This record gives sequence, C-alpha cells and structure tokens, in this order.
Amino acid sequence: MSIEIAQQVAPLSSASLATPTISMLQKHSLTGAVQQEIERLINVGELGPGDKLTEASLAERLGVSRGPVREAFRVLEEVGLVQLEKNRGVYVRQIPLEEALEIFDLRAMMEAYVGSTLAVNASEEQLAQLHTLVVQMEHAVKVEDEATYYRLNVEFHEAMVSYAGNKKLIGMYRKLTRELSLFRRRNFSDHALLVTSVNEHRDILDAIGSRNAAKAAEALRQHVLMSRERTIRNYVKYSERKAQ
Amino acid sequence: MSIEIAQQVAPLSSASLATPTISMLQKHSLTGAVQQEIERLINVGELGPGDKLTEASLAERLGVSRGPVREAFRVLEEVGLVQLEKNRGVYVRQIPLEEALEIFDLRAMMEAYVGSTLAVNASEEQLAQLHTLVVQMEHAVKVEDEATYYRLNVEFHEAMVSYAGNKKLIGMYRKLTRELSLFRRRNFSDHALLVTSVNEHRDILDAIGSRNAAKAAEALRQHVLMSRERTIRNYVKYSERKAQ
DNA sequence: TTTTTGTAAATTGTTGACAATTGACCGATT
DNA sequence: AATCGGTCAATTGTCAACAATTTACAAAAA
Repeated sequence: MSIEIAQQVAPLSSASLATPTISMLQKHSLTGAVQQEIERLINVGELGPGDKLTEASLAERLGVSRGPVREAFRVLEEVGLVQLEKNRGVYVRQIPLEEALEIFDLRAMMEAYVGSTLAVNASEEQLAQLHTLVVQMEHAVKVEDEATYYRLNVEFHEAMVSYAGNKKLIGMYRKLTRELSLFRRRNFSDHALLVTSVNEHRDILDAIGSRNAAKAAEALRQHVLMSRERTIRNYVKYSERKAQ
Repeated sequence: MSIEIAQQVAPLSSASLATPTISMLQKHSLTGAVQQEIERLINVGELGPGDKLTEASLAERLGVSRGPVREAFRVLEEVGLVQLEKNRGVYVRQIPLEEALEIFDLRAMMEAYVGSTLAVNASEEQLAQLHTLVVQMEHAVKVEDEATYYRLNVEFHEAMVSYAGNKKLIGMYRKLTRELSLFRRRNFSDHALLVTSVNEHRDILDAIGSRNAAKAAEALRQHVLMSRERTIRNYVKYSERKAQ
C-alpha cells in the first residue's frame, strides 16, 4: 500500500515533474513526459548513441508503467532519436557519417532559403536582434568562452530560421539538428576555428542587412558547408586516433 | 476459447494481413500494421480530415487490442496525419490553407535544390527515365486521362527527389506530400491546366538535360509555386461555393 | 425560455498480468 | 577442443481490467 503511494508520488525527474502541478498533469500526458525525459537524458549525455533502453528499467525509474514508455519509444523512433529492433529492444541511434553529411547538405539548402527570405523580409528589429547575438559571439571568442559561443551559435541560427516565418521549416530544422546532436563530437577545439566561424556570422548578417538575397543565400550555404567540412576533418582525426 | 482463437486469426484487413505469413509477422509489429492500415484508410478516403478515430472501434475492427492502436496513434501524430487531444480523442488532421501554403513553399525550396543537383549529377539513365514519364504524361493529357496524369505527376517528382540521392531529403519530401494529401481537393479539373502543367514538366526536363543548374532550379521552383497558386485559386473557389 | 446542476454512458489513460521471443549458459556428443 | 542442443532468465509483445475524464442528457431552478 504505502509503497504504491510512494511510487505514485515519486518524481518523474527531479527537475521536470517534481511537484506535478495541476496544469502540468492536464497538458502533458505521461507519454509526453517520458518522451521529454528521455530526450533530456540524451541531451545531457547520460544516454549516448548505442545505449540500450529497457522498458522495465525506465518505467521503474520514472515511476510509471511500461505502456507510456512504449508509446514514447515509438514516437522517439519517428523523431529519429532511437532505433527499435523488434523483440530485441530500443537503442539510442547511432548517426553514421554519411547521414550526418546528408543533414549538413539539407541544412545548407534550408539556411540558404532562410537567407534569401530574410534578405527580403527581415524587419529592422530582427536584424538588430541578430546583430546583438553576433556581438555577443565576438565577445565570447575574445574571452575564449567556447561553451557560450556554442550556445550563441545555435541561438543565432535558430533565430534566423524562425524569422523566416515558416512553422514547418522550423520543425524540420529542429528535427535535423536534434539528430545531428547524436553525431556531433566536440568541435571548435581550435581558437582559429572560432575566429573563422564568427567572421562568417558577421558576413551573413551583413549580407542580409544589404538586402541582397543571392548574397545572403550564398553566405549561409557556404557557412554550413564549411561546418560540414570541419565535421569531416574532425571525424577522420577522431577515427585515426581510435585506430592507433 | 474458440472465440479467442477466432479473434487471433481474424485478419487485420482483408488486403494487408489476410494470411499472415511468418516473415510478415516477424518484421511488422502489430503497431506498424495498424499504422499502415490507418494510413491506407486515409489515402483511400475512407477516413477524411476531421474524422474521429476511437481506440476501441479501431481495435475491434482490426482484431487487436487497444495497446498497439494507441502506439500507432502516437506515431501518426508525429507523422502529422492525426491530431491527439488529451482525454478527448484523436482526429484526422485538418490542414489549414496557411499550412498548405507553407508546405508548397518548402516543396519549392526542396525541388529547386533537387533541380540544381540533378543538373549536375543526374545520369543519362535517370534522364531517360524522366523522359519516359513526361512522354507518358503527354499521352495522358492527349486522351484526357486525369487520374493517370495525377499518378504520373507524383511519380515524376518522387523520381527526381530520389535521384538527388539524399535519403533524408526523400523522407522529408514524402512527409510533406503525405500531409498535403490531407488538404488537396481535386485539382486539374480543367483541361487547359493539364496542358500547362505538362509543358512545365517538359521545361524542367530540358533544363536538367541542358546541365544548367540555375535554370533547372528556377524551372522547378516556378513549377511548384504555380501549383501553389492553382491551389489557392481552387480553395477560394471552393470557399465561395460553400458560402453561397 | 434559459441556465444550471447532477447523473450516467462513453471514451481515454494507465496499469499489471500473461504469452512469445531472444540470448546466454552449460552439458553432451563428435 | 569445438559444435550442437536444450534449458532458463531476461525482455519485449499483447491483452484485458480498472481508474479518470469528458460529454451528453435530463431535471430543476431562475
């Protein structure tokens, strides 16, 4: 008896569902909460590519039954974060290099589209907002705060994509970057790379600000493709070290 | 007893799982089968936008329990075909005009990308294959076989997208067109529109064949955007008729 | 007539139990 | 020693029962 109650009250995660507010329970189904929690575990790095997820363990850990966990698994497979193998279990997906490169190509396509759109449609406020971000990035480079730079970089690109005003585009973009996060190893280890990167962002902002669609598109395409090349180099370097 | 057995053997759908082969049962989970069946019902038109899906009815109809049905629902929501409302049920999604237009814009972006890629990378065999499709389309227009034209049109675009060689792009494209199928009402009612459309396809093929990336991209972008405009006109016409 | 309130049926959310499958361990046989 | 076969634990797949919520409907009150 008391055990059951304790289980019910047991938090889904110290952060997300510690004291389940009424509104939270009304909005978020258990399935959704489980899904979010698994995504968090992946983002935080507690779950890495290839790790196995067992229904029972997760259900117990989160204080729910296996049903919602299974439902969350199915959603997460469609999202592309886990891989289901019938009768064998679910695993955090491993993104092979080829797929990561495909994602970069699609990002290049999408961001080029965003660039040409913003060159025409961006408001002055939006440009100012992007400008602020670039300034912050330049500062982060100066003080060599890599983590902050990484965060600002993500924020800059997300802001641009959302300024383009196409909701489905935002969804697609987020899905791609989420998958890419399963691949990406720490980049930007080199200070020179940070300088290059921040300069590219400045160029992008200038191109959009000049209201030149073709130029903005090209600046963004090149920026993403440069990032793609960096990723390849980083990958082979990592592979070589591993092969030693 | 006998009832239970009968339920087990009961076909999921006369077409899809009448005699469950061993290989079928090993590959396709019930969840997957249910999902596929619901998608089929939507494609065939037996289920239309706004229709409600009740777990129990569907489960009984397909001869399974509610568990797999629920899992399929969650996947289908992520796919974008149904809409879940907590404690209220799931409904076949209604795509508002604005969203359909967003999809067209994204298709324009994607197909432009495909065009410029194919202009550079398409093999002669692939061009020949596309040529065959265009010829068939021209014939379909001549004999005014609208249904065949529609099918060939879809096939033509799908072929191009897959020839671009980016698997994730294909997935994204399919997802968008599937959602769009929830919106699209019968187009192409007019013969003149068919002629225009088929001419655009011929132009696209020529542009790719001439290995001119910019031209091919522009031809495809325009083609999709024209289709977008037709959809808008069709929509307002339908709305007016409805308002009468 | 309109609004409100209470009750019952229908439907969804969740759970625990049972069936089926997989993979590992281990002894027997060649 | 290596391989084959069988048993057993762990895990997934499926199901049916129970709990909670919504919605429709009808009776009562304003």
